[in-house]
Amino acid sequence: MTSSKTPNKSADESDVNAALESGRRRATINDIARLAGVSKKTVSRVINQSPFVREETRVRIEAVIAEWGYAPDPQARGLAFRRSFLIGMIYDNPNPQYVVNMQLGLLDGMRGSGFELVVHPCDRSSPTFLQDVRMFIERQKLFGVVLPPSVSEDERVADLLRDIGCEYIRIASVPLDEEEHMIVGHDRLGAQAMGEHLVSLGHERIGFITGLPSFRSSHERRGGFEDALAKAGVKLDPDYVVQGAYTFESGLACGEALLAKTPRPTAIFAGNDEMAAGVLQAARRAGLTVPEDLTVVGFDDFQIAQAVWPPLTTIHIPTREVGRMAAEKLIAREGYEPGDPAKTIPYLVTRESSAPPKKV
Amino acid sequence: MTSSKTPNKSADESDVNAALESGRRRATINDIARLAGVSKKTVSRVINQSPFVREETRVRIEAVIAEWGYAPDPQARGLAFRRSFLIGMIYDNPNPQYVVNMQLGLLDGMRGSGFELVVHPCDRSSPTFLQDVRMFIERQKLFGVVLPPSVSEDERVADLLRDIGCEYIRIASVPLDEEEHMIVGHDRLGAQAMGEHLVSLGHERIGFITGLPSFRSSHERRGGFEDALAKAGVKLDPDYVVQGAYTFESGLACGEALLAKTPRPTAIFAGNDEMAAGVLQAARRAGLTVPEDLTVVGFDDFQIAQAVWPPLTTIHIPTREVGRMAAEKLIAREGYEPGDPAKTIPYLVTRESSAPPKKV
DNA sequence: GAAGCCCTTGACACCGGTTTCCACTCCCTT
DNA sequence: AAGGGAGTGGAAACCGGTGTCAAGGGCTTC
Repeated sequence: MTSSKTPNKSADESDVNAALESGRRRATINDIARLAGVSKKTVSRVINQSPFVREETRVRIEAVIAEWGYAPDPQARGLAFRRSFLIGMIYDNPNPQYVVNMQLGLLDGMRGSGFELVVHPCDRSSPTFLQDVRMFIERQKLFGVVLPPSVSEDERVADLLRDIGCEYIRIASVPLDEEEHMIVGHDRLGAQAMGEHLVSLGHERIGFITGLPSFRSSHERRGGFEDALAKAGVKLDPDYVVQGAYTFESGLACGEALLAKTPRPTAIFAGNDEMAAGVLQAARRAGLTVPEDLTVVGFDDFQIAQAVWPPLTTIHIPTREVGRMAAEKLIAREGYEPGDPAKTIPYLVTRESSAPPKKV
Repeated sequence: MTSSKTPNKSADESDVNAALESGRRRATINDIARLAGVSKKTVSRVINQSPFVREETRVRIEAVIAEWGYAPDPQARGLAFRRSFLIGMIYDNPNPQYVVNMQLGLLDGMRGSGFELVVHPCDRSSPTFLQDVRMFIERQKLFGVVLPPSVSEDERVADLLRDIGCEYIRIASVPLDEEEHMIVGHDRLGAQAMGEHLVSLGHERIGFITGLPSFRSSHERRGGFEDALAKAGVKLDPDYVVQGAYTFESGLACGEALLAKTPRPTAIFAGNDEMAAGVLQAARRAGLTVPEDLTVVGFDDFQIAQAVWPPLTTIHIPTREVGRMAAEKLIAREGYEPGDPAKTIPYLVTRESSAPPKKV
């Protein structure tokens, strides 16, 4: 009798209310249906914004929902939908600040949507990598996944996702997929801006430290830089381009290598801030003052760019904004408009580490 | 007919197999039961390691499970258990490296357990903070949550969790709760080690920059430091203790304040690495060389400690290890042993920023 | 005035597990 | 041989939602 399924507005309603109020049981769709005097299916329709509910009924049910603070159980809903309300972030980017900013951005985009973020760092070189990713997605029946670099650049992953029919957004420096699966970061434009900046300061003999070749951004950054120089009629001497690894240590080593060259470059553009910090240290060891003797610039505008001396001129990447747009795109929120692509474009931040070259 | 529930080893088995193999349908508990010729309840018993299954039956079922790569659906299981297989990390720690290391540690401890990590940054000063946390936990029916500082220090949160009966682990520098809910970080011991280090180098006039008073660790670090000095017969002059905010900028400001004092301190112990980096910059502006003119040390051993010049002597906190232990404790994994508390104790890392004071 | 259609609504099965309850073996007593 | 208790397995209900399909009411249409 207690679990009578027919709407019974008088009988055990007080009974149920008591159970709800006193016991700390949360309201279920059945409670709402009973309290509103409709079937659970109708409540379900309201929850899912079905248009086939009379306005009057909808208002009444919504009132009951609001009154009892009802929220549908994501597990039950997911079970019936054959899909969870979880978004996965699969990443192997080693930079904590990038990772955290991206997480914050994704959460920004998911706020109030009922989705939650499940983080999944990974190792692309592991032999079980693809299998792990597949298990992660299939077991949890993820609604979708976001792939920041460099996982985003792995076609095996994209193929897998298409294969198992999981929604995904790739965040990369260049388009790699159809538009609905991409957020493009335009590292190239950022590097161009930096090239223009250095040229405008009057530098002509510029050293460049590339990032890991396994990261697409490395090539984009170098390419954009070369573009800008070429446009200004300055040539990037291949001899002044060295291979870094996006780490502080590699920046130090590459910086030392570049500073050992004759003639010495008047400026060094490192592929990211950490390497630029390494170059600063190399400059210091070499007895050079930045920016008087040497201009050093980075890319990313992470915290380290402001924590070193002198603070680095760098390219700011709006990671959090990118993340927000990625999440919104993925869950295609109501009222979602494609978002302003301009907001994802990196831009120059001028600080104290760059200056015109010394007059000779 | 297709969904006959009686074990029917011959009839439509091939039928079902086909559906499983050809269609990309994953195996369910019903499939396993049919294939093994038992009821789903028995399979359930095997999954949940019930002792009331004959060895022979268990082996047979496990073979079928392995053969088909069956894994129970966390959503369905969660629905029946009234509890999800999600662990929440609720945090407001502003340091990306701490956050990422903690996440990695938690994931280490959860690996292979079937649990997943859901991240939930928060703002403790928000008026809806507690309500948000409650909604997050109740809606997702979280299995448990991990609370790093400073959320871990908020008694309102702990009360809430006890109230709604959610498992939790607090990670804090001092015990705040019963043992089963705590992982203690012993910041005090770390600060003591640093105090001993500075004293052993011969410093006696030492400046100290505290962290935010709202962080328990700030007081622990200061307390541990004072303990060590006291034990060595050195007094910490309150005039040489200034209030920082755990940020680079505050370190810069506090460093300048300390360096303006007469007589100048011969060493400055900053409550974390970022502030120490700020002090380095203040020293540089004051024309001082580190460590010759001034010893500067930090706490945390984050990346920045190695990226500045000179690299910072600091206290390493095994955050990832702490996270791993927290997760293991939370899910009380099979074969879980309390873990070696010694592994969570911070220790001194000596780099180039500390040296004996200049002979006067 | 009956047929046809649209709009609303509800009954019922189902998603993939667990729990409750009961029946049926064994096996050992008496 | 009857009686019991532990060990083992199954049927059915349940967790809290959604999909399918059919039915009721009001309206138009011929």
